[in-house]
Amino acid sequence: MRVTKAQAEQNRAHIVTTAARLFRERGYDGVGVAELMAEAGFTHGGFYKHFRSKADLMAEASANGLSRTASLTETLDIAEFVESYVSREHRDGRGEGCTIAALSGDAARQPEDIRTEFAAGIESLTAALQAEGDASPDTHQRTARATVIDALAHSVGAIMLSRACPDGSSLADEILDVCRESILASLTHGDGSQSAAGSTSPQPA
Amino acid sequence: MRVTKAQAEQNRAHIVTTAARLFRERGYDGVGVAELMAEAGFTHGGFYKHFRSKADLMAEASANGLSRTASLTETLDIAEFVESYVSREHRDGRGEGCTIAALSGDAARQPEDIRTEFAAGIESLTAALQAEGDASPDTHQRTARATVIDALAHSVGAIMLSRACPDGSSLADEILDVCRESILASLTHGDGSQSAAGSTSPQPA
DNA sequence: TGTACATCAGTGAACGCGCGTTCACTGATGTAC
DNA sequence: TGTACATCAGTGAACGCGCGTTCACTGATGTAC
Repeated sequence: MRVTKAQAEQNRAHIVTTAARLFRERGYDGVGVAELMAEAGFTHGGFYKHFRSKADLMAEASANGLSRTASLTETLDIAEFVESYVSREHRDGRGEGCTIAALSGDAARQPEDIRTEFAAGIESLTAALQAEGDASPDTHQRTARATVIDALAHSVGAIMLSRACPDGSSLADEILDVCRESILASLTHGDGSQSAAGSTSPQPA
Repeated sequence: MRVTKAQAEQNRAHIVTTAARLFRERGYDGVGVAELMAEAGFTHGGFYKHFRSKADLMAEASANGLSRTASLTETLDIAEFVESYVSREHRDGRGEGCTIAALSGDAARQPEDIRTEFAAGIESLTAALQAEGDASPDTHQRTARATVIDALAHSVGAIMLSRACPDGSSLADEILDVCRESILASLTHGDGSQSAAGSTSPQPA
C-alpha cells in the first residue's frame, strides 16, 4: 500500500497535529501510540516509518503546538490576548487552546529537548505580543518585554489554577475573573494602578 | 508479621507523605505502587491493606500535600510568601515545594475528587495568606481576597513557566525575576503603580 | 513512452515489560475466657 | 494474670492488561533503462 511522497508527508503532518491536540487534552502519558494513530486514521505499526520513537513525536508535537499558539496570537495586541486567554472558553477547551497552559506542568518533567521547545515557544509568543500593538512601550518601570512575560505568566497561572478546580465550581470562575481584571489593569496603566469604571469584563459577584 | 495498631497508623501516614513527595517530583503517572511502597520501606503487596486503589491514595496524598503547603504558609505575610515562592530554590525543589505548582497541570485531568481537594487547598492557602499580615486590606480596587488569589495565580504561573524551560536557561531565571518584582510591586502599592520615584506614570493615550 | 524492478508507507500480529491489583501465606498483636 | 484463638499488617509470587516497539508482509509508487 505505498502512498505518494506528497501524501506521506501530508499524513505525517496530520499525525503531528493530531498528537499535539491529544497531548494537550490528556498529557504526554495519557495518549498511547496505537490510540494516537487510530485517531489520525492509521494503524499503529506505521508510526515508526515516520518517527523514531514516541519521545521524538512528543518533541515535534510540542514544537508544532507552541508555534501554532504563537501564530494565532500574531494579530492580537496584548490586551486582546489576555481577554481571550483568561476566559472560560479557553479554560474549557484544552485541546484547541494554548500548549503552554496545557502541557507546561508535564514539560517540566520531560527531557531537555522538550523544555528547549517550550523556551523557544515562550520566546515566540513573547515576540508576537511585543510586535503587535504600538502599545506597551517601555515605561520607566520595566521594558515591554518584561511586561509581556509578566502578563503571560500571570495568564498561564490563572488558567492552570482554574482548570485544577472542579468543573463549574465558583472558585474556578473567580480565579479567572480576578486575574483577567488585574492583568488588564496592569497593562492599561504603567504597571497597574487604579481601574477605569468602564472595564469590559464581568466582575465576580 | 502483624504490627501494632499505632505502628500501622504511622506506617500508613508515612506512605501518604512519601507518595505526596514522589507525586510532586514525578507526577501521578510517574510513580508506580511498587516503587512508592519500596521508597516508603515496604513491599508492594501491603498497599491494599491501607488503600482501596492507587486513585484513592492520589486523592489522599494530594490533600496531604496541599494542607502541608497551607501550614507552612501560616506564619508568612503575602510579600514574604511571594519572595520565597517565586524563587530559584522553590523552582528547583519540586519535591519539597508547593503541591499546587507541582501538580495542578496533572490535577486538571484527574477525576473530580482530586480537583475538589485542589480547590480546598487553594482556599486554605488563600485564607492563610489573608489571615496573616494586617496588610493587604481592602483597597478601593479590590478585596483582600482578590489580591491574594491574584498574587497566588501569578506566582504559580511564574514557577510553572520557569520549570518548563531548560535547567539553567536565562529565560527560566528571567521569568522568575520579572514576575517576583511585578507581584511584589502590585502588593506594595494599591494594585501596583509606580515605584519609589513617586511620580505617576504618564498614560499612553 | 513502455517495461521491470526496487523502494517504502502502511498493515496487523507479536514481542517483552511494567503497571495496578489479587491472593495464599506468615506470625506478632489483640482479645476472649 | 495466663492461655487459646482470631485478627490483620506485611510478604512476595502471580494475574491480566496495555504500553512502546519490532517484524514479515503487501502492493502502489518511484526509478532505471
